[in-house]
Amino acid sequence: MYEPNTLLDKATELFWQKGYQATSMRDIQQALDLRPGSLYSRFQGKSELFEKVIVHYAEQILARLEQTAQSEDGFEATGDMFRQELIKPAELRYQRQCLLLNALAQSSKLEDRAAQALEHAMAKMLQGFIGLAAALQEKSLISGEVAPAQVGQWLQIQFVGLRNAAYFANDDEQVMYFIDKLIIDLQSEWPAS
Amino acid sequence: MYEPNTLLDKATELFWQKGYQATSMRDIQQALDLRPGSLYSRFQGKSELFEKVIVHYAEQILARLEQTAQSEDGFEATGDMFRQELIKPAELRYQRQCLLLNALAQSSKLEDRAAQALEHAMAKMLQGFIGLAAALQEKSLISGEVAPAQVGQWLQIQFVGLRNAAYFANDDEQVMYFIDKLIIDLQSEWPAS
DNA sequence: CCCTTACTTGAACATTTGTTCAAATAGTTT
DNA sequence: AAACTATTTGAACAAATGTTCAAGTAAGGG
Repeated sequence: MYEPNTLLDKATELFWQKGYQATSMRDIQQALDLRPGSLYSRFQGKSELFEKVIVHYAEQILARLEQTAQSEDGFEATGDMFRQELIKPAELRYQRQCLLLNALAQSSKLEDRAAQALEHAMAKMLQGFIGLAAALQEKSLISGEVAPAQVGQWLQIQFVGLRNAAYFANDDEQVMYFIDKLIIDLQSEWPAS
Repeated sequence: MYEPNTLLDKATELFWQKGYQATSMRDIQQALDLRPGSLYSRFQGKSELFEKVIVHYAEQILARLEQTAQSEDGFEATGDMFRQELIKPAELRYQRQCLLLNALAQSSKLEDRAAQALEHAMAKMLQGFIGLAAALQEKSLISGEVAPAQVGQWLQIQFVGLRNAAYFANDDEQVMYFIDKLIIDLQSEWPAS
């Protein structure tokens, strides 16, 4: 009998790599050397398992965002966070993508409960970015005239866009260049809303 | 017998709405009131159909990018292009996402031929953005010291990020705000590569 | 009117998938 | 060791999906 976390970690890895639909219960069973019943004795079904995976994944992202917000050197920490999240060795290439966004692309096949968890996780992630934006303003690093919600959403836009770029990037320097640009633009002018 | 374009347009719509895997051949047959054989007499299978859809879709995006690049007023045209692509009424919400990116999230289930078409389409799209960047530099609207490839890729990053934001946005003004920010940042400082 | 060609039909097949369940096994308590 | 509970096993089911194909229908030329 596996530790619950081992099981969830492996499931997360598979869903992350291949997406929700493309990952079959048999894939998970095989990866963990489990028989169907053993899996279904711990989770009601694929939907619930995926829901748990989403929550687990979102918690990790959120923790990293909060940790970044609490850091001393705001820009440095923000840049580091982006770099840590986006620069991965080739064998972990799949982690440059976002499990939540991948899931979103297949949300039409998600059952209600998983779809709801996904929406909730996305909202949580946005809250994390808004918290980071507020922290940067607190330190007077960026203009206080813009609503933190705006800056936070902008950060998330950059995050999403960069994930796709990182997925296709050949070398790390390309990605780091755009992270530098991001830090500059954080400090550049913000339109009047 | 349907016009080939009617058929491809409807298939595009379905794939765009629901993604590759979630769209079954039966869905397409039903939407066009066709029987299996009729569909298979025009396309070898789902893979080839999707390949045609991808090429068709990429051509449209590329055409819009090239048209934008040729426009007189560079920034205005660029902003308009983003607005046209991202601001859609609720019933066309699915068009705020990118068919290519959706497909990418499920690429593990794509057959070689479709995966190759997808990769090719993505590269084409990037070329379109780079062309737009070069055109903006030609008009001396942005710094000529940065390689067009960098600016082009940056534009694509913004495009991808904004698509996701637009998909979740409640009102159009939110999206337009970030497009304004984008135009500002185009003109702000670029890091030394 | 017939013959040939092209297209359509609708049933069927093979495979994959999520899921269930009675029987067997392992683990724990008395 | 026996009795009881919890977990695992492996076969099986039902539904969905991509695809095929022989038979039927329509179209057009001679």
